[in-house]
Amino acid sequence: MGRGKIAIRRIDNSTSRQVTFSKRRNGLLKKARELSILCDAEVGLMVFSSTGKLYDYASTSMKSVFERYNKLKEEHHHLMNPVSEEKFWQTEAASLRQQLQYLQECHRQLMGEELTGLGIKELQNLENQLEMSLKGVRMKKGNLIHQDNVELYQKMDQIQKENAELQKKVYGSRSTGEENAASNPSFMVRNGYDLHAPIGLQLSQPQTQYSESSAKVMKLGLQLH
Amino acid sequence: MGRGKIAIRRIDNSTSRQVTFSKRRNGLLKKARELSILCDAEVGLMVFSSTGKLYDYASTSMKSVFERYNKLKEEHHHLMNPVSEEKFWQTEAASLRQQLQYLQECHRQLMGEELTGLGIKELQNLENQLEMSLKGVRMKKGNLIHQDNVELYQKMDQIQKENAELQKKVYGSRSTGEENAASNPSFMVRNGYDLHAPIGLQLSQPQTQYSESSAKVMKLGLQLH
DNA sequence: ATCTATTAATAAGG
DNA sequence: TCCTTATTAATAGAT
Repeated sequence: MGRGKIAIRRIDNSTSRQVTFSKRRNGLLKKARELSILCDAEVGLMVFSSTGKLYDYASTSMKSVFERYNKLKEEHHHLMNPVSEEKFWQTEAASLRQQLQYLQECHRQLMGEELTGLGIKELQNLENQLEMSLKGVRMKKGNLIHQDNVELYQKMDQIQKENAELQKKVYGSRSTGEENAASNPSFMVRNGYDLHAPIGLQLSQPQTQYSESSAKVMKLGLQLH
Repeated sequence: MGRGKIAIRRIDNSTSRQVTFSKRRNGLLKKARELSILCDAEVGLMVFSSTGKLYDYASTSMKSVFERYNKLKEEHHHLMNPVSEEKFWQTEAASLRQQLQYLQECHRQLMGEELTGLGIKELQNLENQLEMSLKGVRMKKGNLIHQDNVELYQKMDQIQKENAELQKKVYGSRSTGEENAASNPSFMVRNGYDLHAPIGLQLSQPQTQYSESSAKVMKLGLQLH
């Protein structure tokens, strides 16, 4: 229900994820409100953004919804009891720590470290994944560089035009047409690069001379105590 | 959004109220689910029909949503309470959650996803790192395969020897020395492969035919909430 | 439940 | 965040 259809999975682009969150959150809250009014239902809705901000709606009060929910689920002792609060956070922390450890192991493997313990099949999978990643990264880099080039050439075009006009103004009729080229050799740069022709990018090929020499640059700055 | 527009107020007719409840409830649950997936949000939804039946959805668990909600809503309350233990675990969990998010982002990048937002320099670093990783993985794989081969040959040697002795026992002096080779063609395999010579591994070259076809094999089984 | 005309939501792009 | 618009999704009313 928009300019295009989207698949229901995590939106990669953080900006559009945020925008979509904002829109859909409002839609959801509205529909929750409407349902409770139209159909005489008691509704409670809590939404936490990925940044931790809370958005909620309750047709009566969240407390009332909680209690009704707990009564049905017969878990209210465990949920609201302040004594078990600490326990909850302990297990929460433990769970998070476990996830972290697992992710760290994956991360190390993707960084080419800690390969001991992997079998040949796992190594092959890892290799395949790394190749895929590399392909994606190179594609992206190629697009970026090309985009940069296009913009640079456009800017150069513009500056060149401005300069030409200025030359006209400054030198007026006594310009011979040679001064321009002589005083601005950089204008000679464009040798056959056509801005508007389709460009066959070759950038998704391996560039060994780069990778060999600066392989240790990336650190990703991980500091997980 | 139907054959006609309806005002948002309690539907008088009990039958259509019920029907509408059923339709809109499903819609609401679906949208809650979609929001949590699309936008990486933690969502909890509880709906009680007018007859008291419960319908609920929680992206993580209702318990987790409850706890998080209560934490945010009762922050002031906690400032007054001497519950430093609980507070400790809360901040611990928050810190862990933050680290997890950061690591997840790194992980996605290493998997070649979520590349939007990276500059050329960052992409170059990522590419270099991936190439390093790849090199390490291929080296390791090569070593493993070689090691396997060595062990296989050793085992084969041993079996061959055993077999020879058995042959001697079974056939005694009437052995002609030809039966062995005839009944065990696998013993002919060793054609010039020297166990102790250094081996020039060719395994660090790209193997495109693999990566193209089985690139989605590696999942690493990440299931972070 | 199923159908479908209509309205509502929302994706993409300022 | 808010606006606009093209498109898809939800659903009201009927069967």
